[in-house]
Amino acid sequence: MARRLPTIGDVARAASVSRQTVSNVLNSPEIVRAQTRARVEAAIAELGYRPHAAARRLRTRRASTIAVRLDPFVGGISGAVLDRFLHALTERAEAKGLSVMLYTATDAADEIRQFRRLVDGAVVDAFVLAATYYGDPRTEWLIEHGQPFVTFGRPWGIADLSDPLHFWVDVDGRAGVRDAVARLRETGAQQIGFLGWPAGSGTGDERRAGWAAALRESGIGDSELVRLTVESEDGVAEARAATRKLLAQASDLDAIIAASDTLALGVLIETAGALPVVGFDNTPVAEAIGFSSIDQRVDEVAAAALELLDLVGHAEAGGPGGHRLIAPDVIMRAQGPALGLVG
Amino acid sequence: MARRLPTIGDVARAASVSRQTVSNVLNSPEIVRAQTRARVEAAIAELGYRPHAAARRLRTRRASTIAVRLDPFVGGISGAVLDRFLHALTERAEAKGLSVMLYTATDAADEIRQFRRLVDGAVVDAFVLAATYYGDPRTEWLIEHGQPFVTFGRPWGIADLSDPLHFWVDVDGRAGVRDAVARLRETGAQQIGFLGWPAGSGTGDERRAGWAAALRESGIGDSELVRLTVESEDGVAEARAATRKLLAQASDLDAIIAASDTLALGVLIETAGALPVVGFDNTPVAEAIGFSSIDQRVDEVAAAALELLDLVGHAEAGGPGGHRLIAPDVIMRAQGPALGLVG
DNA sequence: TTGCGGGATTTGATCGATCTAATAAGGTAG
DNA sequence: CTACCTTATTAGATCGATCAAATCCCGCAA
Repeated sequence: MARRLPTIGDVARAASVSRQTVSNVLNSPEIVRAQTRARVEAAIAELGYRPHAAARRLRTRRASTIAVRLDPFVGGISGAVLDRFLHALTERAEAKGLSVMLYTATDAADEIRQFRRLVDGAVVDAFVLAATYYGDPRTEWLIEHGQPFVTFGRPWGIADLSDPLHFWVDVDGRAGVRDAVARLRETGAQQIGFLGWPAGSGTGDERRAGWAAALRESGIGDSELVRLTVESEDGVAEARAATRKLLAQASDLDAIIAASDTLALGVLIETAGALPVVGFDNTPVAEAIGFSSIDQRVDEVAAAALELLDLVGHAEAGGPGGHRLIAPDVIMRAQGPALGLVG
Repeated sequence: MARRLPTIGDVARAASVSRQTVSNVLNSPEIVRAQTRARVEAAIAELGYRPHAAARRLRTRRASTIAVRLDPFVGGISGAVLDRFLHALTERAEAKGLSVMLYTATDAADEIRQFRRLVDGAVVDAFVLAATYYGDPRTEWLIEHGQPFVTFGRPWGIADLSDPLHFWVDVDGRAGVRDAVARLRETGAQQIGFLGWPAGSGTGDERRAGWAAALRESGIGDSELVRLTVESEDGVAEARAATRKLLAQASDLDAIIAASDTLALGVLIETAGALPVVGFDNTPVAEAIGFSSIDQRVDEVAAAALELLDLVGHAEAGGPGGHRLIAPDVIMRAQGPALGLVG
């Protein structure tokens, strides 16, 4: 049955102290005499007392809740990344006494409408946005209204990545791909190609830059770089076509790095698994089929995002903008004969 | 800046009425005289007033929030289903003025600990569980403590599926697979095999039963059914091995239905795309690669779950237990030469 | 003994809404 | 014209916590 929950008053009575002392035991234990504290804690345990969240929120004017948008078009194979991020975020938030609340939106304007609903209703007191773009009205609105937020993804297009008003966490795709090149070379590969997204997406450009940098370091010239890469939209069919093109212009490839697992899957199918492939995002598909991929380490991203949220309130006064760049993990998988596609 | 939010008192003053009248306009508009109501509504709009969620929750003792567990092992390709369900649920909940809050747990005992935290703190007032099993301690705890909940998935193993205390929604896998057989036959297929999970999982058994029923209806005998089906754990490699076995004992197959997209992918790879395959869950992988699959219609599931939650409170008094069985959608895709795997 | 400092604890007000009960206004029947 | 009912509105209490300020208690110096 939905029994009456014990209140702080019940605990106070049971421990023969005032309500405020019970409150202190919960919120600033160090100012309560050890003996008193023990008695109160015993009473709390015995009654199974837990503070009423709404009452606390009302009084402290803090919701201790962060809002995360659940994307409608999680579509594509890489949707799983956001999923894992969300799980990590929820887990870390729980440990900090925070709750994670979801909302959805159809577009930026609708999302701002949701901001208003959540902010005006004092439902949440911070936001985590999963992707932002140049002149994003959402971040502008949040900044203008003094709402704390962190983005997963750099504020692409903003001149100053250290803008003190913009807190972000991102994965260092450049470093990840560079590492992947190194790992492939350890396995004996010499000519390593890159299948990327059309230029213009910040994320994709970074990944390609990592590959290019690694190759340049070993003395490969610019014209050669052009020969070893092609672009493709993020679809399996498109990736297969692009792979054909790439192999036509560079038949000497030993391995291919792709900007996403979707593209990697296309390569894998087109080459019938004959060429080692490294994808990006380490999605369940990469795991299921068994090809290498670069893992975003969403757990670290989530932890960093929450740390930054702690800062938002305090560091506001012109301090250095907070941001973190997380190095991803290259997961190498033996894609050899065991799981090679059938001829 | 974080300006002071207007309160119900501010609105009352602006409209020259009492706080209670403003409250009535919001909660039972019909009892307020039209003229007064208009004046209050104008004041609300002008001030941009929105009720403070925590204050309302404190007073009404309703959190208007439902908790959903975010699974750690969303792993596997089919994780996307829960993801889509969650999105649909959030969207529908918003429309009803409800919020969706996430929590995580490592096992059933830990999950019950979370129940306690969320219930005792009056953080949420209903739960949605994604999967239950026989003698599930979680549902027992929730029932015992009078907490409203709905499960996505039948209470497998419970004798009485109409148990008035257990509200559930599920997808009719049996009907879905039966439909898939019909659709495959429309395309000319005659011998249709089934690659299922090992017997014992309620969901998997239902799916196989749908296939078996469809075949029996067209006069196929039991021994023939045995020849046309094999079992496999839910992995691509396992599915490939099982496919080899299936083809060995039934070389005359025209098409294969699999209990999941993961299994379907295994079939597809092993047969190099030569055989039409129908998976289950219509995951992004099925869409990306382009093979047929059975869609769970999570949007309908989410809508039904919320409807049932409305009932939980009222129908409690020995009425008929609420549940809904949603018919899935067979999504046929031309997997033909265009996307067939390369030989 | 008195006064004072400071840690420990208590008291009363408050956050912003809704609930309950009381009041005011308007209409009808006796 | 009064009594009585209905509808519309208001006043005050309340939900369960924390904040701000007051009080208590103890030891120690004057």
